Amino acid sequence: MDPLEASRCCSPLDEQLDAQLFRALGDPTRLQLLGCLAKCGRACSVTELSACCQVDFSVVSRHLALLARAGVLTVSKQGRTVYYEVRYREVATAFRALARSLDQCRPKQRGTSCGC
Amino acid sequence: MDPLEASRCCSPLDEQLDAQLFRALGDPTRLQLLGCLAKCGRACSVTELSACCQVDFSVVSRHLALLARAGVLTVSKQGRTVYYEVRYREVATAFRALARSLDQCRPKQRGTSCGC
DNA sequence: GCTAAATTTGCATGGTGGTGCAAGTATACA
DNA sequence: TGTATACTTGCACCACCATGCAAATTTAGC
Repeated sequence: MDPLEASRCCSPLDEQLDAQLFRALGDPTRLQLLGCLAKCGRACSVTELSACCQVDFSVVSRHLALLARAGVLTVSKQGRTVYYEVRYREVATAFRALARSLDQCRPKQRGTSCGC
Repeated sequence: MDPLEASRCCSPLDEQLDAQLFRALGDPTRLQLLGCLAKCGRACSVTELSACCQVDFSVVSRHLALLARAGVLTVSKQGRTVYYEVRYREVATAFRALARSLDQCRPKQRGTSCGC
């Protein structure tokens, strides 16, 4: 199959290769925040999380909001405190689905690529 | 656990949250190329792949080289033609490992976060 | 060797994004 | 009502990057 034909060929990959998601994860500071938050295992406030980075508090606030928009984090507000938490299940599921789609595209012995 | 403590706490996540990888995947044109290549299921030349995008040929060449540097593609040269192919197994494995690490961080009923 | 094909690389440009500071907003508490 | 805390937003700045064009490089074929 030609790559041009393949490009016109629908696959779960088309939705799973989400530029917004990967773009959100493509910044070192945001990854640091995400790692911090993930390892923490609970919802954290912006103030708490800003202690993990060297960047300005406002920058942390923006990064967290961006990660939430990308679907990586959830937001919840209690009083004047804003809590962010990792969407463990959703993110893990998304990555597994992507891995699965890649596997299905992979040419096994004499497989016919993604079979679409 | 405090997020600051968590940040000092080692986890597979520290390596799996690879900014270079996500940054490489964070561009629409590169994702288009990757999807095209993945669905195609075989090694493709730069010329073939440039038919899938609207951008200039040289841009495609640069994008593919970048994806290869990030570990997403492999390169092989035959004569004057350069073939790129998706590292299906490696990429899928990386995503699954990341999903697994996230799951382990996730606070189950009374889990102790990532257990580190 | 010469020409053409396939790809890479240099260069300039425009746009986007990460950052810090300061001001603004929202909420709790006295 | 006033003040402090938690956070967001406007603004400016700088760096990086995606892009296109043109030149350079590599290699196949005559």
